[in-house]
Amino acid sequence: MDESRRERKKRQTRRLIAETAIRLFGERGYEQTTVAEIAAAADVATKTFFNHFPSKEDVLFTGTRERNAVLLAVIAGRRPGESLPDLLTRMYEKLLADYRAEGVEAEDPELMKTYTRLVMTVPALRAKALYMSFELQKEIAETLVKVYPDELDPVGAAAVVGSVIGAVQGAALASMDLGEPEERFWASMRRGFDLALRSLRTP
Amino acid sequence: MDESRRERKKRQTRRLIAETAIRLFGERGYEQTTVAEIAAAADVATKTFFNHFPSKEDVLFTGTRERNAVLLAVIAGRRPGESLPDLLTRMYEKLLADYRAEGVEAEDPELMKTYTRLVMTVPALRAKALYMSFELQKEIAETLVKVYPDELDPVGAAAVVGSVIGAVQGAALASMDLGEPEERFWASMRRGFDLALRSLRTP
DNA sequence: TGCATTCTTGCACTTTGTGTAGTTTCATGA
DNA sequence: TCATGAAACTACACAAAGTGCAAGAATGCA
Repeated sequence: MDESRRERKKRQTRRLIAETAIRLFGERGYEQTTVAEIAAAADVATKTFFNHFPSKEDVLFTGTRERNAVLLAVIAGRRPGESLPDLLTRMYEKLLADYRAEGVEAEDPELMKTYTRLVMTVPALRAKALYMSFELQKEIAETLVKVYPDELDPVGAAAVVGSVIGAVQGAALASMDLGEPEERFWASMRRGFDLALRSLRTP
Repeated sequence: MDESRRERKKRQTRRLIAETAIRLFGERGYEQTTVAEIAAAADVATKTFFNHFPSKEDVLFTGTRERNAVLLAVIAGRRPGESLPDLLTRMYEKLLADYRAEGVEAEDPELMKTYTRLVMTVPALRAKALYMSFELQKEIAETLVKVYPDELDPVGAAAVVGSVIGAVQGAALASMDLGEPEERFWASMRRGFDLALRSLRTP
């Protein structure tokens, strides 16, 4: 057995709390929902919530570290002779693929949509998401320096990564605000990505 | 009299609270300092703190709205025939000029340094700063669309702005982390800006 | 079964932030 | 100069987030 009963149960409560939280946030709004209410709805003690998640916000950002690790692995796994734009493109494709896959394998796709809406609209969650995105940027930049030691210095790498992620984020949010349908949304993100990459392809 | 005594006193207490806060944050750390302690040190009631600032974080982001308004005014005041890169460059120069001026005219330059260090290092403050930066990006993008109606659409504008600000932020933070001296720091920021702008100059 | 580990729970406590009502201070007009 | 209203400050009660600790319940293992 490669997962003990104890570990399984812990993971189950954790998941139960997270899903209950998203559901309640979706129904009543983030600020209007208290941790005590979430815990009650999931039938656990309030303290149990904080045993699993360091803060109320964190219940919405559970898998982030693992997802980031995947992206960093793409960078670290630069193929021999692979150019910087090509590597970044491969990372971007990986990001998209993972996001779509997650939407498919999710038990309740409705929760995914609620989740996205929450992170886009609630200020506290937006701030947290931006913070984590920025931390990821720093890690990506550091890895890039390791992988392109002759071509990139820390400042240059940080500028490149900031430019690319900034453009993608900006385009994505603008598309969201316009209420573009899903296909247009992906196209808009791609536009942002391509725009930022132009400055790398024409040195 | 173009400022009543009442307004003057209000501004004074507000300023006193803000400076006391930065000083205490610098001495004991942000999380280790309670609002009650700040209020006591400034000799006002705890509630008075929250009358002036909606949250503990906000005491460090007082002038932001005014500064943002200045940048937006630069965009809105596009000169006839001025190209997008030129306008963005003018906005960037304005940003630098204001930042340096503020450092000079500040009563206590030591507080400025403490302030910068706090915003760069404390997660809660970084997140807030990033959030506000992102809100500013959206406003800049909207203004750009108004000013370049034939050349920019909402998504394209957001991508451009995100790319530029992302690159500058990334370069600035990397420079900070490297502990570069002040002159190198400005040069690094400029590198980020120029990098992002290359994609606009070569269509 | 017995024992150690780990997860959960309950409880007391601090801190941030809100609502409200009362007090002081200031501006203004008779 | 004094009365009056508005604005700022204060005091107090309260809700919610989050922490620390000790006790209880479930699990793993011998």
